[in-house]
Amino acid sequence: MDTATILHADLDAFYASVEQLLDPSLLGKAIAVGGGVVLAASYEAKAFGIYGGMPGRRARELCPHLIFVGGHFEDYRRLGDAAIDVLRCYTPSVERISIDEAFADVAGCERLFGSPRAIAETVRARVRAELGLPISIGIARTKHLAKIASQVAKPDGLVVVDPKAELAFLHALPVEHLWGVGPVTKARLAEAGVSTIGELALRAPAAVQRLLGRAAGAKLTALAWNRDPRDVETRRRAHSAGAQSALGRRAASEAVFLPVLHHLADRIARRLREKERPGRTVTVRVRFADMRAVTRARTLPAPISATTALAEIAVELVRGVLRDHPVERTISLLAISVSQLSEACALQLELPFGLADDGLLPGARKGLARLKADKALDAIRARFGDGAAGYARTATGLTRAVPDAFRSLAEKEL
DNA sequence: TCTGGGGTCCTAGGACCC
DNA sequence: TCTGGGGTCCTAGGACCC
Repeated sequence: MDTATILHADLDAFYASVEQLLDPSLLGKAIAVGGGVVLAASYEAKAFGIYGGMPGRRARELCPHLIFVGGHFEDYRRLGDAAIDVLRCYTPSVERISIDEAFADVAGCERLFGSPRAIAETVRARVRAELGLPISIGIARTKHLAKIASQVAKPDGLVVVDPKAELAFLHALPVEHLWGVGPVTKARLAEAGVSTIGELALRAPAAVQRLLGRAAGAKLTALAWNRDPRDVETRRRAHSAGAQSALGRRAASEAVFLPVLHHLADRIARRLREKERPGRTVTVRVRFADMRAVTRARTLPAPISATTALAEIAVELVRGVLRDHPVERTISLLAISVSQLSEACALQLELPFGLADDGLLPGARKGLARLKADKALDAIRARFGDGAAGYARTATGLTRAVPDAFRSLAEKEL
């Protein structure tokens, strides 16, 4: 029998815990990070039904004494990194999932540091003592089960799943504990009379696949029997980079979407240039007032990372969406995403393919000139701050719901 | 009273090639 | 008159995760 060596470590109510650490008068109180929208809530606030993404107004209704705090974004990054670094003291096999969460495989570390349970206890004690933060850890033979165990361990706990008792542990839990079961799948399973993982495991795999689709069905059957083949991966790179902006309700006019698209394109293209990872496919998403969303994509013959080139393509795609939906006069969100990112390469030919591409050689020259201009701008902003320079259009007053500093916390490494 | 932002993966249909 | 089969790429939409 294998032993349980996979840890899943997850900082509890991370942003809210950091705020309570920085200002101890907030300890024990219902607090929310954010304002217009709740970005994170303390456990005391969660008890009132408050969760991330909830409109601030609604949160105030649910909990009149809720305290809103502005985010200390640099501290989130610093403390999140520090907590992961504690894990890395005990094994190099660490897979970071987000700012506040990571898997670690401690197989082969027993001689040096003790059993997986002992390592986890040490990590929890050190994160508490050195950083002042609560962190929950689950330990199991597979990533999936370790992740479930850490959720069960919360808040501020440790759960070890004995390899001999895996299915007893797993099958008693409701299906929504499975990775990949959200509201829709949960409802579909409920209609079929399945509400626990044990009930799911007993269904014929073919029936589950008919219900949920081939891949999702096969995956859930495997997970219900704790067949999770994934290893801890220390280096995962992003496959896409995007940005979006919720607009409330705005007219579907060029005056509205041109500056927004330029700002989004600028945010994305800067990241692509920074990591030398231009992308070939540009996808745009337009959400209308009724929350219905439409996407349009275009794949280019060569990858791009110039702000202007990306913005021009996004503008053409959005114009196409609005042409196809002439009845829609109000938009509530715009998004751009770039995928098919190339591996880092020294030389890129930036071709500004417009929808009507006119001539390769002049186009390539124009693209290179744009890339050079962008890189000069990047250098200025790196030295003097983001406000120092930028495209005039991106500078036009946009009040955004979520500060850029917070957005960057969610970015994956490219 | 409307519902943030950054990602991943899957499906289904069509185009195109061999 | 009828019309294979597999593989790959692309687009649009949807579910899900943190």
